[in-house]
Amino acid sequence: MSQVRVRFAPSPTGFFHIGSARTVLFNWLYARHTGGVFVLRIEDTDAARNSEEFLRVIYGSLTWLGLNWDEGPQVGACGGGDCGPYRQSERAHIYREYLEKLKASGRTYEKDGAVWFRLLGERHEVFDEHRKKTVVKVKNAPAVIDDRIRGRVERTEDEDFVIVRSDGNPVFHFVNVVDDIAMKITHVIRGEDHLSNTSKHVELFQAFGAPVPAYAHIPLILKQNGPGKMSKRDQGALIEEYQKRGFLPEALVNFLCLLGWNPGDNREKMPIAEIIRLFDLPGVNQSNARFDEKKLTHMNMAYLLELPADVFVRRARAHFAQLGETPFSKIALAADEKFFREVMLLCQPKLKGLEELPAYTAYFFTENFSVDVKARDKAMAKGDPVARLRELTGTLATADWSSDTAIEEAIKVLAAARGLGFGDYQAVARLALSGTNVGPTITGMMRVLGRERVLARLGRFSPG
RNA sequence: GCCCUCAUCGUCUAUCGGUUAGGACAGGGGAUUCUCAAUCCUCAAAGCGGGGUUCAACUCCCCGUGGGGGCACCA
Repeated sequence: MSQVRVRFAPSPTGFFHIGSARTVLFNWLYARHTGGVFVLRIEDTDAARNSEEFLRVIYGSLTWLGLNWDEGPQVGACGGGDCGPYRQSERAHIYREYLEKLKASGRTYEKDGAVWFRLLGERHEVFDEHRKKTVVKVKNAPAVIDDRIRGRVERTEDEDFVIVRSDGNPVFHFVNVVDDIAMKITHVIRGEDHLSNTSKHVELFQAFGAPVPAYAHIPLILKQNGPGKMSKRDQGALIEEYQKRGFLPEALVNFLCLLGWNPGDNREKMPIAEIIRLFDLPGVNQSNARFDEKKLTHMNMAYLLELPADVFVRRARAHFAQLGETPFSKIALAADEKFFREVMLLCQPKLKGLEELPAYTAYFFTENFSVDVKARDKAMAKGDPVARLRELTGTLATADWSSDTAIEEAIKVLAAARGLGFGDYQAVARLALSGTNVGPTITGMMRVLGRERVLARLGRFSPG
């Protein structure tokens, strides 16, 4: 068999969302699995609805997700190829040429100034309830699609359709097929929402005398809450949003792979190379899947946990940086580099996502942190916290500060001498040092803050 | 309304005629602990309904029902 060529063909008319991302992902996986070519084609024939901003979002999101294209618009190391240009707005001459071919075949006619494609078969009129008008249906020789995911799908009736608008611009069905022919696309992997377009496309391929590509219609992603498929307007639909919130792209990609596909055993978290090795079209599910951010978050945490220290610190810094001019990011980025690193590494094992970082680490970077009232009431309710604080100050003033365990030892000795436990000191110390009752290990927090700051905060703390 | 399509725990899924229907997320309980997480153990949780086919059906077929998609001179 000749080389597999697949394509992702977005139209830059809106932000890049989860559903599109998975469609690209499956195309990309299939190309990588088969050693084929992944083409990116921009379907921007509808000038009125396209925007350069959306185009940049598409490039940006693909790049972020690590889904590189072999042919297409030149962006960074991606793109190029012999079948260009890869933006439909620059391919008008090609569509004119193909239109002439089709006209010569006698399969077109003009009506109301537009060019229509004529279906072959027996025609009859029927009143269409949805459009509230009479339309002409054509019973064609059943257009059969041998779908790689769904098996045999056939449609017995269809309608003639416009291929060139009265303003001279070609329509989606036409350019989509022409480009697939011209770009030698072998496999069309797209959302199930295109399934009912497919018979039209098949007819067009045949009218051109071109080989019909293999089709694979993947199920749709349903919104988290409420009915229907996920759309750009839904909460949590945009890829950009996950990027901004600091999700790791490798976690999102892994999660998306599992929405409609699985390796056949019980593995879930797996390296992309392994997914590429195992991915194949017949393994894709046929039923729609509901997006579950909880599971994504879990996946994200798992990836976060295993990031090497240097990488984690770099990504944490990048996350603060992209937050822009927020108070959190400013003070964190202004901090000493070594200190920043220590804070981040201390917190790494506790996080579900980078998103939590600013609030979780704020007290490391400022003396002006807020005190959580509930946490304070809880910590101050038991025993004699003020006395504990005083004792702690005395002990820590001279304690061995060389490691977490050294500090822990010192506090344990103190506690034992008073007949108390480590916890009796931990709670109030945490409150005084961080203003809250959640955070990394208290001894690590002390070590990273440094003796001076710890003593100052303990001394300054008033239980009011 | 018409056409297409799908159907296992709340969610994502395994099972390709014979299983105590398995795993993961979320939820309950417990262990651990320095708070919160994480981790480990554990509990609860599913074959949409009705007909067939078969010695045997979650699995194959049909009909319902329910979900999803489509029905433009949008893509």
